[in-house]
Amino acid sequence: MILEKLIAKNTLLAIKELYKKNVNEKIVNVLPTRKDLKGDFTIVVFPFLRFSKKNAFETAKEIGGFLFAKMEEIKDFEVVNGFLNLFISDFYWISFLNSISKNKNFGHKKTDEKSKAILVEYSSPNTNKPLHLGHIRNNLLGYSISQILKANGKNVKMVNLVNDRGIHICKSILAWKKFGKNKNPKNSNLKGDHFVGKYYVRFEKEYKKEVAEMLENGVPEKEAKKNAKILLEAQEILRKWENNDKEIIDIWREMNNWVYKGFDETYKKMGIYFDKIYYESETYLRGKKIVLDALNKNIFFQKNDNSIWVDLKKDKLDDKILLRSDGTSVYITQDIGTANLRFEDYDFEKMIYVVGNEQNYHFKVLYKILEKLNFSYVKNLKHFSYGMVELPDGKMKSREGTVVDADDLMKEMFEMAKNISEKLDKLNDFTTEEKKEIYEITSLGALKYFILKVDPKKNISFDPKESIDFNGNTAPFIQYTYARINSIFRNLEKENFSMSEINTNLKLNEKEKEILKKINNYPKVIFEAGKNYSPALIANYVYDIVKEYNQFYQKIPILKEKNIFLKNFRLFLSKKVSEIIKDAFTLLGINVPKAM
RNA sequence: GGUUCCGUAGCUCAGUUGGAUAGAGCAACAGCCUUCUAAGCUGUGGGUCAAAGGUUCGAAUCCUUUCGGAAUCGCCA
Repeated sequence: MILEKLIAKNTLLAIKELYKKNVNEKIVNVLPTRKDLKGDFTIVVFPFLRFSKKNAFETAKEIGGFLFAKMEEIKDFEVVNGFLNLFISDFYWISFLNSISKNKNFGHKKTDEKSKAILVEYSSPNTNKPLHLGHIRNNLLGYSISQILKANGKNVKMVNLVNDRGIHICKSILAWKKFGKNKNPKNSNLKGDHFVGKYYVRFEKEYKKEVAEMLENGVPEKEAKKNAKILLEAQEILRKWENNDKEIIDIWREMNNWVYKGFDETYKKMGIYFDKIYYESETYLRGKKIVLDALNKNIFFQKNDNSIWVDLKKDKLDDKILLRSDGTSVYITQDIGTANLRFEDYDFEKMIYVVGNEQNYHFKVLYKILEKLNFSYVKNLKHFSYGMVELPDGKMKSREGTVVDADDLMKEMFEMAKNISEKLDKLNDFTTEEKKEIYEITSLGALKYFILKVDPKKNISFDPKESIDFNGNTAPFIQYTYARINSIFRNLEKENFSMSEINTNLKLNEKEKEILKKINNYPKVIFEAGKNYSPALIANYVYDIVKEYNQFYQKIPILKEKNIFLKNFRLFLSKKVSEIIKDAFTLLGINVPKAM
């Protein structure tokens, strides 16, 4: 049992025996003791005073005495300002390390493959433009939260929903037809997604130009925006697409394939993948059918122009369009179909949508609609909503071209890592290939950690002029510690020293104890990260333990320790720390280098 | 205007279900490499936790109001 739980349980017992009261375990609060005070765990006794009918000092003393007598793990206690501080024996800590030293999955729960699936939908790119920093956050959060849920024993399936149809795609198609015929990624020497994105931006430019011209000729703004010729043409393409027009479908297929090739490259570089990929083009008809059926049952209503709507006024939301007046689908149409299809495919226990907070309203509406349609799985849908990535002058917008491109950013990070490493000049024993791999690991790690260490629901501000750090609370700092520990074990191989079971009669110093306390916390952190959908908790935890370890490393000899029992213990301690670094980073989707 | 989220050091962020004197990194300054990797370690300075009320033995944390910022309320996705 986890030590804090054991202490809490015995505290309840103390209250029962001393004050003859059965109380809820919630009022027992076992906290880590403040760092500037002596002790390992603190029990707050104020809530017990109404049972003990004594002052805080007396109560704490009595409970402390009870715990001390009852638990061999507790070697002493002290009462300060009404707080009961407990001292844990070195024997317990060493035994604890012994007990987990061979456990490679320390902190993880076993996954029950037979349990119902938890679906995590993430990435969900549009196929009309390349990925930017905002998508990076989505990809990292989605991947990481999936790993964290797996570590919590969940049967996770990662799915992607590719937004491969819709008016936005038609805009790229149109612009390419108008301005890019007989050009392709190959002869333009561009990555497929970048190539297609170029035409999307081109469309927006032309559209703006047309609107401006119309405004000059006295057309009201609203009308100009609605009736610009190029927009009408794009809408015509959408109708053709939904009517299976061969020419359009062929172009669409070709352009999407260019984009997929580009995305695959980016995904691969980022180290993420999916168990299954859904395409909107394969689910929107299902959504359309559901909408039309529901219209027949009067769950939805039709306006005079033939557009179909759902009335959400009773739910304090605005009416929402489900099919356009020309019969084509909107975004939410396919979302209805996709949810339905997925439930058929997986009979999931839960489905988590990793989607930015700009779509909070969309999901509220979606849930209401699915509720009206009587789909029982609605209550198992969860929108994991995360904050935006902001640039100094505001939000990133693909349309305006104000984005930090994912591929560019990863490349820049790589160059920086390379520069730093070459200056330090420590990798002379490694081949060019190995060095490249290390630069990849540290640069990608820095980027991923930079994003993941922030609480998901908060916005991130990113200034492209200020580069992402490689010192301090960063992945390279943590990876460096991993590499250092690795180096210790490489040096150990040259010695004639074999590690054996840890002697439990050692006297530990404060740093060693602090590290053990942190290790003791790891399972709880994994649990909390899963419960709160927060990779940030893992990131900040691993930073804490690494900081603690570095202080230890700086002050206390390991290989140079003369006492072989201490040396043996410190090696085990170091090994465990390196295992936790690696494991925690795996949960974040970050690799660790063998050296750096 | 309605709804949701956010506001902690100059900057970027931590701060567990309310616990003791609010913590890191960056930036600034001062130190530590004949000793296991200095992408490290040590120290100094830096705060009205947006503001005001309330609940509580105890509030950065919970409640109310106000101020500031963001998102959203599309026949975009």
